[in-house]
Amino acid sequence: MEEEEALLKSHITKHNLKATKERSAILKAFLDSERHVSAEGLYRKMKDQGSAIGLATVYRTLNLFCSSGLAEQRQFGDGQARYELTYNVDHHDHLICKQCDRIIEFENQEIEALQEKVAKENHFKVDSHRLELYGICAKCSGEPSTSN
Amino acid sequence: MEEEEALLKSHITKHNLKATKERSAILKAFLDSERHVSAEGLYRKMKDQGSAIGLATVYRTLNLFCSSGLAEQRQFGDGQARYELTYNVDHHDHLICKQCDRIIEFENQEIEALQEKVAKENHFKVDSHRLELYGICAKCSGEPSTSN
DNA sequence: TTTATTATGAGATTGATTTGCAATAACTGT
DNA sequence: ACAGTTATTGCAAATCAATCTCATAATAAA
Repeated sequence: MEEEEALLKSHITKHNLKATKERSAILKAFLDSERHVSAEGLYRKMKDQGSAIGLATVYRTLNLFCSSGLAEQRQFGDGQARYELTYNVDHHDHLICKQCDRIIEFENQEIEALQEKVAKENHFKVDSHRLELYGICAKCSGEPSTSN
Repeated sequence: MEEEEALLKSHITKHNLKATKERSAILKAFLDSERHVSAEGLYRKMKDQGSAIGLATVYRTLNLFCSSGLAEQRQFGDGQARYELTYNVDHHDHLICKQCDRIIEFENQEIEALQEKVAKENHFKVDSHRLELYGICAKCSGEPSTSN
């Protein structure tokens, strides 16, 4: 929380933006919500808690978080962007359950390395990537559940 | 072309749908266009060639292609769905140039295998996946061009 | 606090895709 | 080929997520 606040603040001052109560309220709510929140979802949550902040501001602020390096926007298949805290969080990819919408994160260095190799073979400079596996999670397929 | 027509026809009869001239015209145009066409793009192309088929029909028909297993819809970052022929086409992933929008396809069995392994570790049944690497292609970065 | 500037809320707007509906065209059985 | 049934089409209107507009409010700096 402290660190995230500091990062945002530094981005704000560096770009001659302004620190507002809305921004810190949204940051607080964002840090406090599930990973992979949608703008609408965050908006709803805050509204339910009595906030009067508008949806447009939530969108603007989540975009601000992305430009400041605090968060990243992700598109899973449903046409609604999700925002995920990425500051101080290791890179990871996602398993997405089509049945319960659960999102499971995983890291795999071997895959990352192979991606780099493919890129290199194509003389391609990778800035970012996305790897998502869609299917049915352990819980939904009735298997004895694992770590999740 | 023959095969694709047959597949579509079989899907159509199986589901009590109707074979129309619009559908075959769209199939023809689809097979004849760049891989990764958008609905709008296909519509424009056909219109330019004198077709009077409406955009809604193009959308409906591309969706039909997807349900019949002929094509798949893909979402790259730009908010516009692309449709790609996948019948009789080996699975592959994509390198997407942010500068020129070029889309380069690649296959990598090792990555596929590792994905399966990750899924297995999570007791997750994968139906489909997407792997996209975003960045700058060889041409755009001024490197001596390769295969593409 | 005065000034200059950015932020906000509400609602309008955009862009992609879908849908409702009346008119049209395809299959079925005859 | 014909009629009846049902799916399809084109158009315009409706959606849905996300962005923008603009007047008002709040922040930063002097």
